[in-house]
Amino acid sequence: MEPEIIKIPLPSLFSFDECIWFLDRNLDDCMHVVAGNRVRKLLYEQEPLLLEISADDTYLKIEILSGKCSDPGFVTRHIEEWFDLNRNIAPFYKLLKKDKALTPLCARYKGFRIVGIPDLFEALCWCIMGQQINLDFAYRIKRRFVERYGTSITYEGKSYYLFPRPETIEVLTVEELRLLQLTTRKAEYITGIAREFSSGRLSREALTALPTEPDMLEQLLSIRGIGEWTANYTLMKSLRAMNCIPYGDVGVNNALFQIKGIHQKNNRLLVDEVFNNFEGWKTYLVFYLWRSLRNKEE
DNA sequence: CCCCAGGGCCATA
DNA sequence: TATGGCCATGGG
Repeated sequence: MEPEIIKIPLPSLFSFDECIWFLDRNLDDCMHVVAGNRVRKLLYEQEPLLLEISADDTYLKIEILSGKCSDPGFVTRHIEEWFDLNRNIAPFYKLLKKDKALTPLCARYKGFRIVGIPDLFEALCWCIMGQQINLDFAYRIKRRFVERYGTSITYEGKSYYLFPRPETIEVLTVEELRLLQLTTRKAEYITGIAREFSSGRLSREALTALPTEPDMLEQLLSIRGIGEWTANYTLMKSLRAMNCIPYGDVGVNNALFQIKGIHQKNNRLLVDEVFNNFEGWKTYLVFYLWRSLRNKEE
């Protein structure tokens, strides 16, 4: 008899409320549904599994609402990966506390961890979709894309989606994708990336086999449509590279201006001056800076 | 009407 | 290597 509920003990310095905050943010993300302090997400194992995730003081609780789970370990590993549970972030807090201006982030966002995008293809497509447009619009395009080309199940009258597979996307024409209000360029980028996957030239395995983060960055940058921002963002969210800085990012620049008074745009030296003290945790600093931008809403 | 938004490509010098 | 035009749409 397969267990219907999986429990994962919570690590210290982990806040499920921060996960929920991140997943909910008033943005219409089609890849999960948040209701109160629970989140539902469709995961593909041997068949689509609808998960409902909640937490108490000691455990993360994963309930399988729909689908037959043949390997609970697969689900556990996926959730650990999604919420970055297998990481001791205490050293990061130690570094934050060495910087007076950044110290308040420790208490303000205690236990905030980077919610990942384990699917590499999804991460890359999402970056392309979001390039240079406002987030609301980007999420609208993603929803159209996923609802049109992704597999879904219905549970209690509501639909839940898996992100489309490269094999589905590579055969699409630019005109079809233009209907979703992707630009011609972005449509080309996305089908091109889909072809990289289905041809086997690009995969999570191939990328993680490379020895260093700069090697992975270089590999991604060689693909049309993937620039510095997209490559770094993807390495952070999907492969959990720990020393990425998406130079030129508007949010990072704004946060560094608010917190440290750095106002020069595209000034790598001043940005590096802050980040050089965060060796091994640069990626986390980026997400804490982004997190700080949303403070006004609360 | 203008500027910007979680960019990137391409041409030009 | 640096800079500017371009893409396309929505919101302030």
